[in-house]
Amino acid sequence: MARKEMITIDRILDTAFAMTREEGFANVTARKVAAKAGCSTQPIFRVYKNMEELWDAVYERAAAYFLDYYSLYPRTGKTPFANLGMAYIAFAREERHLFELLFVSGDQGSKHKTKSMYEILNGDAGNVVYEINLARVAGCPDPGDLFMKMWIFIHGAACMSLTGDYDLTDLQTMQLLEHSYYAFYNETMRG
Amino acid sequence: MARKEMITIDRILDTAFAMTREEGFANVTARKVAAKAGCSTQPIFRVYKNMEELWDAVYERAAAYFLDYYSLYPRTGKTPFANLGMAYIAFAREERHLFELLFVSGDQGSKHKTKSMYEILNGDAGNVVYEINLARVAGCPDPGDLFMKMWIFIHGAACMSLTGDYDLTDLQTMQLLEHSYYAFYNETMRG
DNA sequence: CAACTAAAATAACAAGTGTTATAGAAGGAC
DNA sequence: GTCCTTCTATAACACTTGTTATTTTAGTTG
Repeated sequence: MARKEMITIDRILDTAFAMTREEGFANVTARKVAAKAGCSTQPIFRVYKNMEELWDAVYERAAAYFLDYYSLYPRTGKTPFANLGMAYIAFAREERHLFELLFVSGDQGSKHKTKSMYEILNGDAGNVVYEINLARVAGCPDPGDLFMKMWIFIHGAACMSLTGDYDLTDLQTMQLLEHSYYAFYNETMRG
Repeated sequence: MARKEMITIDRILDTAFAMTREEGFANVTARKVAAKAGCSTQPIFRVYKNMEELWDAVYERAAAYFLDYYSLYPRTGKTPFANLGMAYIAFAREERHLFELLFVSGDQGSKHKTKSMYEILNGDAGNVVYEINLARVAGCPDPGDLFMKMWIFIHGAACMSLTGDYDLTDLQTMQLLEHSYYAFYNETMRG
C-alpha cells in the first residue's frame, strides 16, 4: 500500500475531548487541536469532513462521559434523587466545561448538533430516569411532578456552581438534597 | 471649534445593548456595532478606549435593565418568592441573551468585568433581597436557608427555559413556585 | 472666503478562524 | 533499487476579529 497512518482518528478525538475538558469547547479549533496532537491540521480533515463533524463527535463523547460519570458515582444517599443530584452537581463542579457544553449552552447559534437534557440522560450507555422511577414504588401519587421539581432544583444548584454562586460541601449538598426531596414529597402527599 | 459630533456615546451603547438583546453578547463586535449604528468603527474608539470598555458598559446596562424589569414586573403572587421567581423566569424567557450574559456565563475567560449574582440583585437601582427579607416576618426560623433553596429552584427553572427544557405557562409556573415555597417552608418549620 | 480643528471614513496591520492547494516524505509492490 | 500510493507538512486563500494610521469631511473661527 502506502505510508503508515500516524495520526489516528482516536488520537484527534482524544485530544479534542481533553481540550474541551481542560480549556472549554470554544478552544477546540483546527490549529489548536493539531498543535496539541503534535501534527498539522491536515490529518484532522482527512478523518473528519470538517470541524463541525469533529465538534459533533466531541459532543457525543461528552454525553457518553457524563453517563459513565453518573453510573460510577458512589450512591451514598437515601433516595435516588439525592444520588442523581450529588453526581450531577459534582459533575458540574469537576467538569465545568463538559457540563456547560451539555446542559447549559443552548442549540441557538451553536455550530454542532445538540440534544435535549432528557435525550442525554436517556442515552445508549445508561438511563438515569429509570433509576429515578424507583421513586414510584414509594407510593407517590404524582412521581412525574416530584421528578420535575427535584430536577429543577438539582439543575439550579449545578448551574450556580458554575458561576461560583453555589459553594457547599458534599455533606451540605447531600443534606440539602435530602431535605428538598422530603419537602417536595410531603407537599405532594399533602396537596 | 470644529466638526459637530454625529455619533454619540449613547448611540453606540444603545446599539450595542440592543444587539446584545437581539443577537447575543458574542455578536457585539466593533464592525457589527458600527454597521448597526450606521457609521464606521472609528467613533467607537473615540468614546471608548477599547472594546472591553464598551463590553463593560453593556454588562452594566444589562444589570440595570434587569433590576428595572424586576421592579416593574406585576406582583400577582402570594409570596415575595413567587414574585421574584415569576420575574426571574420571565426575564430568562423574554431576554435570554441578557439572562445568559448576567447569570449564566461565568467570569472564566470572559473579556468583560462580571459581578456575582448577589451583586447584581443588590445593585444601586434596586435591592431584590430586601423584598425577600419580608419573609422573615412570617416567623421562619431560618430565612436564609429558605431563601437559598427557593433561589436555587428559581434559578434552575430559569436556566432550563434557556435550553428549552422548561416550558410551563405563567399559571403553571406560579403554582409551581407557590407549592415549592410551601414545601420548603413547611419542611423548615418541621425540621 | 480661507484656515484650522475635530470627527468620521477608509484602509491597513496583525492575529485568529475554517478550509484547501501544493509540495514533501515514508512505506509497500515490483 | 524504482515506482507509486497515501499520509503529512507547508503554504496559501478568504474571512473575521481588535486596533491604529492615514485621509477625507464638515463645522467653527477669523
